[in-house]
Amino acid sequence: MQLRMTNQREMILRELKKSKGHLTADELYERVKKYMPRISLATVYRNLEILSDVKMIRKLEISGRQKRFDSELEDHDHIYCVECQRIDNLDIGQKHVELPVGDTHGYTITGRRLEVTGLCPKCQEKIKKTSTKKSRGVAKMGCGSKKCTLNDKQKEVLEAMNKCDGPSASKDIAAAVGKEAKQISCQITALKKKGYIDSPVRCKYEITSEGKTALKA
Amino acid sequence: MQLRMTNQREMILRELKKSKGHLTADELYERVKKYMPRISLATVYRNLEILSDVKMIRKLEISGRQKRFDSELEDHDHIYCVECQRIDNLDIGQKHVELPVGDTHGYTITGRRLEVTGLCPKCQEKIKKTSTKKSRGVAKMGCGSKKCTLNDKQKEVLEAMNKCDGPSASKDIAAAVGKEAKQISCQITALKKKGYIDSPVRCKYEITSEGKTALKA
DNA sequence: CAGTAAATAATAATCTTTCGCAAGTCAAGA
DNA sequence: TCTTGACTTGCGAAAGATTATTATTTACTG
Ligand SMILES: [Mn+2]
Ligand SMILES: [Mn+2]
Ligand SMILES: [Zn+2]
Ligand SMILES: [Zn+2]
Repeated sequence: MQLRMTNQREMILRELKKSKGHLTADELYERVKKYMPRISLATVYRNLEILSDVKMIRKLEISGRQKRFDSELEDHDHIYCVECQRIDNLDIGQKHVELPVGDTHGYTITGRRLEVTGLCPKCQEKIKKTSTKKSRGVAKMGCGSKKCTLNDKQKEVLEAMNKCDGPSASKDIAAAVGKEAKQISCQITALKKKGYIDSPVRCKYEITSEGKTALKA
Repeated sequence: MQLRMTNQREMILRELKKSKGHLTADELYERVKKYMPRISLATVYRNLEILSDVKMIRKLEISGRQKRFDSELEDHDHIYCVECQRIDNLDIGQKHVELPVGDTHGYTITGRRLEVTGLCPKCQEKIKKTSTKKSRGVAKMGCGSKKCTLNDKQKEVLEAMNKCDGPSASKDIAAAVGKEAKQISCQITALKKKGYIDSPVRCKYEITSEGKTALKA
């Protein structure tokens, strides 16, 4: 099988080299689209796969996140930010870390990969500023959490809470809305998860400033 | 936030420990389902995430494949088979490979991951036996390629070819089907890719035995 | 034992990646 | 020169893995 250097393939390769970074397929797609508006995302994926198979580029696969592609072919490792997904080259003292491998369970070794994780400078700053709420926050790859819309019930509850002053019990909120406490509990959980209400004391809830702005929208 | 030890969570933890392996969420799901038939896959995912957040288990994120979970908490690295996805513990001489990191681009380092890739003993055997066809074959994570169904057009073309004896030109096949040669060319390509037809001579095609059995099904 | 917050089941949604198809290109052979 | 077929592309759809939503249930705390 022989490869052809099509315009699309050439453009993809050029843009990847130009960027000097570690781009995802869709980042590259966005860039290439500026010059070739009709190119398809599948073409970008296809070519990145082919180009890395023939070792014209490198594919970086880090579990639980998007694949990234690297135009630098020399053997090098990477460091990535656990917060913002950014990836940088890692300059290690020696070029190749020697592995004093003991028991390999009978495997024939074909390669090795070293990944270092950390917090990038920007994210360190960010963490300093907002060191208030600490959730179990982890990098998610599924549904993007852009969706913070309120449904009707939630809006109703939030509006009721906005009228209360000071922290109120869920029982009181239920009464204000005119529904059963059990039905309200779900909404409270959802609202808290979205950051629109807060629980300063156990069993008491209060609307947050985020909640107030969300109501206006 | 406090954690509760629910039956589900306990069972998940127990099964993971029992296995001593490196299971994926759905492998674990299958095992737990034997005891709790009504448990949901999302519960398994949720608990594995939580349990690894509180460091009761370890999450293994290995390039380009499903996350796996490990009940062994001690710091250790892994070796995996590029062929069959199997993962084993890697026993390195020293417990911890020291990293002489030079330029870290301002990152605060939080961890490191060393992956060694190889061929497991079983796959070495397998490769020896079947060293015939070599494709660009790479590990895919997307659609499994179990689908080799024929569509109507392909079936029509294949049936026409079955009636011919000996290799025939695509022009003749097109005539037999009663369509334009250009329309047929695609089908021929697809059929050849699936192994249902073969081209013994340039520009001549012939149905294969696989193609004949596919027609009967 | 009651009240509350955390967890569950079921299902839908989301995101990334790949596949199938029909149509286009182009260089080499008839 | 004309054909042919391997290699490509764009499009749409599908698959695979993981997470979100929500009503309901359950485990803790006091
Ligand atoms: Mn790099
Ligand atoms: Mn292990
Ligand atoms: Zn960052
Ligand atoms: Zn193997």
